[in-house]
Amino acid sequence: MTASSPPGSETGRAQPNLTSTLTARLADEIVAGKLPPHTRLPTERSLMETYGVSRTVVREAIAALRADGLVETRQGSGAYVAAEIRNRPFRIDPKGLKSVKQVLDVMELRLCVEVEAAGIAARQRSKADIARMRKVSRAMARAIANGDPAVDLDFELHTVIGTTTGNPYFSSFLEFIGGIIIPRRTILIDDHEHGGTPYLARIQAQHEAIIAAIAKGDAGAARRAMRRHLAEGRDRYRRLVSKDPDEA
Amino acid sequence: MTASSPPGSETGRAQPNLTSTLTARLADEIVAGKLPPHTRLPTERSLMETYGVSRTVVREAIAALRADGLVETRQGSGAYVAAEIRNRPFRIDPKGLKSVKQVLDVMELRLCVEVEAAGIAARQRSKADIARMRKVSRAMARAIANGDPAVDLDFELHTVIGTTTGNPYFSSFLEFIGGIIIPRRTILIDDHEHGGTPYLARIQAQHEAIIAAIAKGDAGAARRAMRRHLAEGRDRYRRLVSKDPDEA
DNA sequence: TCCCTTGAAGTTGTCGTACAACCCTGGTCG
DNA sequence: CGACCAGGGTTGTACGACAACTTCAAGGGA
Repeated sequence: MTASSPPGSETGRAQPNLTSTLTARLADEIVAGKLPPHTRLPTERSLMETYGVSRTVVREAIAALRADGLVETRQGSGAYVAAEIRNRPFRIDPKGLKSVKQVLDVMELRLCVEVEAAGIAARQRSKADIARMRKVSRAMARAIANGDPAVDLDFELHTVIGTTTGNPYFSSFLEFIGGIIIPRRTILIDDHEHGGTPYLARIQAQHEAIIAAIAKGDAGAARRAMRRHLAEGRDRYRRLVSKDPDEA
Repeated sequence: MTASSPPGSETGRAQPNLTSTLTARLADEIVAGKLPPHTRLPTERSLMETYGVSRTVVREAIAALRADGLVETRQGSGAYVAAEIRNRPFRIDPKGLKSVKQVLDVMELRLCVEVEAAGIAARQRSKADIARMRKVSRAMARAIANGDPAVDLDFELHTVIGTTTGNPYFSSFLEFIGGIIIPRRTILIDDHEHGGTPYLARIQAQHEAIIAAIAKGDAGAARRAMRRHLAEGRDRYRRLVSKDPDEA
């Protein structure tokens, strides 16, 4: 079995091993519908022969697919494509975002959830939540004054807002999607033509406006403030990359 | 490691095997922060001894964690907690929704994305998109007239709306979360006290209103129609289960 | 003829062994 | 001090063996 797929390029990772490669190939076939739900996968022996690998590799690949929710195994019977591959987790591969449109599309998805989260947070907030937001915001202000882009603190602030909703699905989703998008704002800050530092100051002012609206319990204002914040970042990103199409 | 869990109640699934059990245990430790990013997991030999299993089981569990994005392995060095466990997929286990609040929380997340998707769909729609929506809606009307709850067609309609956005992340997310929530509306239909058939007719009318707004290119109307539709379903669910707390 | 039981063959689950390929660290030499 | 090497450790792959389970066909009994 030749590993012909591009390497993961993950830090510290030489190249995909046989198990990862087989996992990906089988997953592709399942997702592509070549193996519809309920159908039985080839037996381990058959997969061994087809792909020229040992049973160890086959079993590890099946274990990975099982963990991914794509297959279910029955001892003595076989491995079956899961009845509900709809239950497969929602995934965005940050390294897979190759085009500007893709990044903007993810931003758009994030935007609607963040906006709603801000509104819910305004209704649900406690004093402790607001204190936490303000603490992070102060730390951000200090970091920015020291020339630090404060990406991690930005992420943390959005995470606190998510937690403030009291809805764990909002918070975990925002953490998930924020982890993908927020680090990309470094290119907005590195934009020397328009100056990154004033933009950081704008981000900070926008964060403060969001926090103030949430503290006030004004859901509408919180939503508007969040939408302004994220829409501006998105538009800025769009403008920037339309001048430099290589950056995505 | 003794498998002491009760015999399989899942369809076709005996019970968790040692691999799945170990995978879950290690994943819990990683997610709980007991093993922070970059730290090295115990060696295979150590895990074998700690958990009393063979190396095969350990390796299969590590393969599963690797597929899940939680760990990275380096041959000759060890398995390490992934630098970015933020890249872990977003997951909701439908079987894990045990309480009313949990279901309502997922509904709330779905609502904001569906509302935004309707607005985007109104801006992006093509004639083919609208034709597809109408075709599904007609099929739904026929199914409902035949006494069929038309859950799959409901799901399909929402999937088409997601596709109409032209944003693959909206469509895959809506497919993901719709797969969790839409099947649960069967309890709304099975509610004999208030009559399920009139509710199905309401759903159908609401679908038609959404489609009409999208067809007209009126993003605001599409959003309002979608919000009405989903908010009503959520409120109905909340009322229903507050009378029967066992149903979640 | 139909239904139930039994046994054989097939399949997954686990364990153990062996060797390859790689990594890390400490010691030695230039 | 830096480069190189050897030894020990660790993951990757392959193989063999047996347990536990499933499936299906054949045979026997009602």
